[in-house]
Amino acid sequence: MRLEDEIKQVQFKTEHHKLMINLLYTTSWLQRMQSAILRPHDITPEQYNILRILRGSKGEQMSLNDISSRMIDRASNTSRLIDKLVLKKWAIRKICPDDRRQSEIAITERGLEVLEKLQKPIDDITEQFSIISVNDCKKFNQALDEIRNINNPS
Amino acid sequence: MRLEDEIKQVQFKTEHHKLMINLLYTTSWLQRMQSAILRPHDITPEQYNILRILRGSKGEQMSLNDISSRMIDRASNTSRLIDKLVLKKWAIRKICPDDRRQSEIAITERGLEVLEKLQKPIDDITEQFSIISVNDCKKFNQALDEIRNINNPS
DNA sequence: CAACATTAATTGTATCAACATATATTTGTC
DNA sequence: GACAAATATATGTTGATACAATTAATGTTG
Repeated sequence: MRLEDEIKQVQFKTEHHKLMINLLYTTSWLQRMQSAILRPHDITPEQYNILRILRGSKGEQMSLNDISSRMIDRASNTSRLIDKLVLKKWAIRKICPDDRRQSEIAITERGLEVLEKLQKPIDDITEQFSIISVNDCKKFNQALDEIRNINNPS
Repeated sequence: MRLEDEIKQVQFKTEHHKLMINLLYTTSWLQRMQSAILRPHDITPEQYNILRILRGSKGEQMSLNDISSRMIDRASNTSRLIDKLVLKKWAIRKICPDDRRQSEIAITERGLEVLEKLQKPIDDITEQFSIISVNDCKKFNQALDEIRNINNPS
């Protein structure tokens, strides 16, 4: 459905304005899709994101800082998110011997299994994007990268 | 900065996958921008969104349901958001005489003033989108509308 | 018209997040 | 090496959010 119909807006001032609202709206929709898939598995989108980051490190230990800097939503409380993962035995955390301020966090076998199980349904969401041509995709990606560039807030 | 650098991802599986992550990431960034502008005025993005919806109704009373269906983030607790607006005297709520289950909500003079004051800084954010050509904007909007179409979750 | 279903909005509760602050450790400098 | 600055993480607190359950009013139907 057109955004205009979804939020019952007669029309937008400009295409640019519509695009901004469309980003907010579509992403909110996307997050709901994700949440709905993840919820039965007792994992939130951000926890899932962290698990993928941990898997991406290929066995390398990661500090909390390493993880934060890779997260999609800028993380204000990564610490407590990791707590949750550790509690569910999907990750382990130990103090780094070289620098005892840091912690070393790694994904567990069970964590990997959870990711494995979720791969397919999550990939299905990405599938929805395949209606866009690769060329347009590139264009959009570049546009988004540029928009964020202009002036980054604190 | 390229998304790859921002979240320190070496590369994405596909452009489509990158686009999905880019939407989530850029929108999160956009929301932070908005929040930062609105916070000093003691208003949250969703409250702002509701005020604009109320203004958009041009004096027509709106029910809580009317408002919900126009919101960007699907609203689970519009009721309490309206509470906040009423408390700040930016909106008034009264019971609809025709159907006493409904309430009639309208923006106040003071609410309009707040919107007026925020117009400029919020427009400045939209400005950032003007680096995209109108044509690409249209294409982009259409793509987003289509993505949401495929299958809407509950 | 009584009983049940539906609709509109509100409230309870538990979880989550943001922001500021605190704690612990390490680094740099005189 | 003592002391201040910087760094890494954790925690306290307050406010927001989701989901479910509730209340109140209206519709429907036998």
